[in-house]
Amino acid sequence: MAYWLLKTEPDSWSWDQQKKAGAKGEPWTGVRNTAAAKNMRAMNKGDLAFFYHTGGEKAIVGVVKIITDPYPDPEDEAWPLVDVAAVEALPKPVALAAVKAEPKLVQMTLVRNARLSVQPVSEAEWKLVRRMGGLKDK
DNA sequence: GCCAACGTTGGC
DNA sequence: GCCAACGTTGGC
Repeated sequence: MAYWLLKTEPDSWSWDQQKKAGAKGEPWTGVRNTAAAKNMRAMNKGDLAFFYHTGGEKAIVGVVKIITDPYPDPEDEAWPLVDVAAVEALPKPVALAAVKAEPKLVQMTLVRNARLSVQPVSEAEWKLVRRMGGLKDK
C-alpha cells in the first residue's frame, strides 16, 4: 500500500466534481510530465492519495482511492491513467502554508518540488497530514 | 502580474 | 549528447 498526492486546479477538476463521480470514480487525466507519469505507473489499485487544490486555494482537501491499476490513456497511449474515487473530505483542509509551517513536513515533495503534479507521500507524512486535517488514524 | 524553478525542445 | 532558449507551472 502506497500513498500519493494528486494536484489539480479546481477550475479544471475540483473536489466537488470528484465527489459527484462517486465510487465509480473518474480517470485522472492530463498528466504529461515524465516524473509525474513515472509516479503514476508505480501506483497500484487500492493505494490512497491526497487531493490537492492548487491555484487560489492551495490546500489538501480530501482523500481519494486509486481504484484501477495504471492503464494507457486512450487519448495518447504513451501516457498512463488511473481511475480515482473520492473517499472522504478532510474536515479541516490542510493549507500549503500549514504544511510548510510544520517542521516534520519540510521533506514533503509538495514543499520541495511544488510543480510535480503526482507525488509520493510517505506513511509518516500521510498520517500526520490526516491528523492535521481532522481525520482519525485508522 | 511577476518571476523562480523546472521541463522540453532544437540547433549544433 | 550537450546545453541554451523557450514555455509552463504555481507560489507569492
